[in-house]
Amino acid sequence: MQPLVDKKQLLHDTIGYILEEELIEEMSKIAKIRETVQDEIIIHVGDELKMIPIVVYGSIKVSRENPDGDELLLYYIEGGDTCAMTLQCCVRKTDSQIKATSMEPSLLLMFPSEYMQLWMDKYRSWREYILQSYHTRMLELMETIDEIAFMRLDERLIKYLTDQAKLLGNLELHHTHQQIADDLHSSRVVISRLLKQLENKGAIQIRRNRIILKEI
DNA sequence: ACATTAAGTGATT
DNA sequence: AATCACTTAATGT
Repeated sequence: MQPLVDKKQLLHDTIGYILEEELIEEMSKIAKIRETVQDEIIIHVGDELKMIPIVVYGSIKVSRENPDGDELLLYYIEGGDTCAMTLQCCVRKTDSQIKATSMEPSLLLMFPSEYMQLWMDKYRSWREYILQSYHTRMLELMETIDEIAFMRLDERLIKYLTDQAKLLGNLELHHTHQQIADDLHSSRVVISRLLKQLENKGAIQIRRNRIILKEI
């Protein structure tokens, strides 16, 4: 039994401002609901994507991953957004180049990938939505490239912490040093030392599995 | 009480 | 800034 969720209402609330009524109507009929728990991996590298996801609420992090398990966080996806990489995969029928992880309990609406093309032809608002999505993702990618190229690790760490806090709406982060090291593609020891410095400066407090920011 | 996992530290490159 | 090798601390069984 499908849970009592008004998909049409959800669509209205998340992307209703940009999509036309007719499309919302069509989408609400075929949408599948997917709920994720914290740290659930939604997409693995190499997965063949058969569904386009749109995030209703929660937050998803998208990272690059090589076969050795080395990682690098690329950008986040929040409510109302979709994943640009997914869109590409759906059209070209290629495997996923990225990994998507749920950062908190989240709700996604899933649409079979064949609708991607169909709606492209049929709805002007869908084209705009997709283009806009690509654009913001592109900007975010450039931002992270800047960070990697020009910022020192301690600055990146501070940005990472505040970004996470903002995204999760909580000054307390439940991350291990290892997880942070993975996201920033650094090593646990280095992160531990930098965090220690921040704690000495009074910017944060460190507990096991927990980092408490003083302010954003 | 013991095992496991997270975090801290000094030395080396 | 990364890695090694080890210690110490917190937590689960």
